Amino acid sequence: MARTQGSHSGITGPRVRAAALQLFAQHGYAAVSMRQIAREVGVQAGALYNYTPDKQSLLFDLMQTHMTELLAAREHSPRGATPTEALEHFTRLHLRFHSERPDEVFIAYMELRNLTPENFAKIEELRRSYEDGLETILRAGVNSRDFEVNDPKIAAMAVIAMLTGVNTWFREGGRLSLTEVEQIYWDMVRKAVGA
Amino acid sequence: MARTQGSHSGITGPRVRAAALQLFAQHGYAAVSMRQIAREVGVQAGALYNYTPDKQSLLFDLMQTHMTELLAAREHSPRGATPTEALEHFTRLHLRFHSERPDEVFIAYMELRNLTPENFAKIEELRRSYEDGLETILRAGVNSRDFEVNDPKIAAMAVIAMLTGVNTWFREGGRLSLTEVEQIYWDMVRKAVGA
DNA sequence: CAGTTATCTGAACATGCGTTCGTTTAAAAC
DNA sequence: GTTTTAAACGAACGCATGTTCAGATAACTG
Repeated sequence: MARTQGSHSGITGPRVRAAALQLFAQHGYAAVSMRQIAREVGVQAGALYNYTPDKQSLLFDLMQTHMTELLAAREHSPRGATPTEALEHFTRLHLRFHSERPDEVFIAYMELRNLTPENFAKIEELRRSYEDGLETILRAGVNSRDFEVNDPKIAAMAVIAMLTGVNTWFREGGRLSLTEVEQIYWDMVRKAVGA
Repeated sequence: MARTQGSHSGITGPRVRAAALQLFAQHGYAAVSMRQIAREVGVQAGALYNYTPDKQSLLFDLMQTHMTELLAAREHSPRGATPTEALEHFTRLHLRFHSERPDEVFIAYMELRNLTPENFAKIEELRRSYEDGLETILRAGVNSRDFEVNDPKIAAMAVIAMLTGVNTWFREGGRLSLTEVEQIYWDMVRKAVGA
């Protein structure tokens, strides 16, 4: 099913990114070769360089796109009238967004060390921005006495770590539905911050 | 300072494991070559094969040792008279043990996919055994009405994910001492399970 | 239908990989 | 002080790596 020369598919670009995403998530960036990605797409290795300047950019683009979409999803999601409501929205959005993108999440957490220092700094800034969003909600809740949180910065990290951990075991069609998982985790998060 | 031929150091074996640990944690298993490990030890690549049959065994040994020591630490730690006490011991032990071994923890969570299927199965069994320990505590607490937990298995995963997340930011000598971190996290865990 | 252009091939490049092995060395054993 | 032996060297193995590029091809343009 090898693609023939000269064919203007117009969809090879997305297919390259999709193949890289899946392979990086499964085997790790360093363990995946450009030839493997090319084989998955049905093309020779050289053809990949019509769509990415190099392997590093392929990784960076995947991570940047993921983080940007995460932040965009936050902006387009309801704010919540109270800190408790805002925290519930954050929790549910995080679970939903991450469960829909297991490969992206895996890469975003596992492949940071394979970014060049410059690329790493850019991704870290996006991540910090996301964490700050949660921290802001927690601080607001502490001020309004809705929450009982000792250290909002650490609580934000703890909550995100807990929520992201879902991706290590959750599979659509398993014992629990996403809705049930959301409820269970929102319960634990709410209690953990004393709301 | 290259080690000369024929020197019976008797300590090269541990040095090989230490170098592999540090390099695997920093760059990832797939990105580290046997020659890099050898250079770190001060030896030629071929000499490593006096201490490990191959690269894969090096990784597996590091992970197996880590998990075995974790389970051993659990066994030698106090049981706790009540479920709440048991959970507090678990929480504090986890934080203390993991904060002392950042490299081992990183590898144990990141390099699972680089294990052969047989080695992966062995490590997974050790991990499951650890998770089961926490799940047992949670079930006991639910039965005794000390805890309010919807789904003990998921709560166990959630708590472990939250606690292990500490390793992404905690550094000795930072803003908070380990003792303070323990207290903050025990607070959140206790509340999250409704104790 | 001819000309242009985007797309892909396939070979090549230098470099690095994990692993093996005959040889050399220096410490240990007697 | 000689023999033994564990430990390390250093070259070699076949193969894979990321990337480049001249040449071939097929779809689009006029």
